[in-house]
Amino acid sequence: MENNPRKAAGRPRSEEAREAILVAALAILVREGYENLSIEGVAREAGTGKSTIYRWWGGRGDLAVDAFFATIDETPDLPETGSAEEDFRTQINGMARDLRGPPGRAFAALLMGGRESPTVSAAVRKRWLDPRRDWARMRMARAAEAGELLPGVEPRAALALLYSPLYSPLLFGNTIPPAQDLSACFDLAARTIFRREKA
Amino acid sequence: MENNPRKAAGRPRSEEAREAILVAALAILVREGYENLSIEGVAREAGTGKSTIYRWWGGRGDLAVDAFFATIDETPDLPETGSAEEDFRTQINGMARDLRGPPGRAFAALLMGGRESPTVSAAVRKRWLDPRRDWARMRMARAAEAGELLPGVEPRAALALLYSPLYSPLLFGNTIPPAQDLSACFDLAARTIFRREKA
DNA sequence: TCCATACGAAACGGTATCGTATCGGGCAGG
DNA sequence: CCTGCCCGATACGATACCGTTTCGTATGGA
Repeated sequence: MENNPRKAAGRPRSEEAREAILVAALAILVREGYENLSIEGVAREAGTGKSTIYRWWGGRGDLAVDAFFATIDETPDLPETGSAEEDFRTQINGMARDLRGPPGRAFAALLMGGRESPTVSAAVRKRWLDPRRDWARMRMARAAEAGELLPGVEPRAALALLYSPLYSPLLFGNTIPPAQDLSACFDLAARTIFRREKA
Repeated sequence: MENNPRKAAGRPRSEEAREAILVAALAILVREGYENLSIEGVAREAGTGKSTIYRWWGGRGDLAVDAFFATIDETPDLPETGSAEEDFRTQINGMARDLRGPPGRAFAALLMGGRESPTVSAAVRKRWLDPRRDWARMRMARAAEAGELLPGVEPRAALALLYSPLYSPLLFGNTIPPAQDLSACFDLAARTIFRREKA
């Protein structure tokens, strides 16, 4: 339904305008938060008309979601080595890399937006949370089967413990923790979750 | 400066109005988020005039902060038994109890508000985060001195690991995890942080 | 009883954004 | 060259709040 070539007649859509709009929306999202993201503001900053935005997007929710995911690799690397611990470490580090700095603030702004727009909330869930969470659950289940977990470790709790330190700083306006802090947390958590080969 | 008795002359402030305003503000905060908290809306729902709100509060930031903390014990119990692990467990469970359900959504809404109002952000930091974090750091430092920590545990990382699972669900619109899930996380984390006496 | 003050209600002008409509001009496919 | 769609610009009425002010009433201490 997108990019339908048979509909070609008349002036084609301006790629320049599309990009300018997404860039401006992302900048405002980072700079001023979801609350202050308005169609008029984006049009102003992008140097386009409002009509162009309304023609292609449904509203600021749509726009915010598109602007954020335009900067994100939608099919994240879900690694698959022999070691569950290594897989989780590289995946979490990858997420941290994606979200560190401005993208993290855009992400936080988007989550705030999700609090007033079910559409935004659903989009974030579907395009960010679900794929990563599904992978994590599956990977953790296979680790359990393979006997990679220490005895008495509940997969749910283990996942919460691994991922929470990554997300929680966003709540308080901070950005994603520096790699070294995150590593220290991960190591600490991993030590109580994964069985390790003797050195 | 507050509740100054020498200033008494004329009609006293209506306690009813004050409470109705705080209740309405909290309800709107929980129900519709910080974005949709407006002075006019609060006045409407509380059945008061706008002037009464503007007379006693500076704006919606002030009001939101007051409304939230009116439901919260400002001097939380910072326990002090012999065991650091037990102290952290009871403190975290206490925070979870305070924030579970509607108060948690109000808290999340307030954090969102902090993203656009430095005043709100500062108030949350000062009245919530700082006292608890200061206590936690001190308690952790003493635990380290007392040899209660396992070797190689960095206090910073340990604190992040203990507290993050409590906060992070708020980001995705959920509420504080149920006590049992939280307990599982805590136990898992504690196992890699605290030295335990042999059973 | 007096009077300072708080109360709710209402109205004020001002600002910001909404979503729609209209306009003249531009740009390709057919 | 022409037709259809896109472009930016601008204007529109509508809506929601803002923060202030005014008004008549209520209240309780001195």
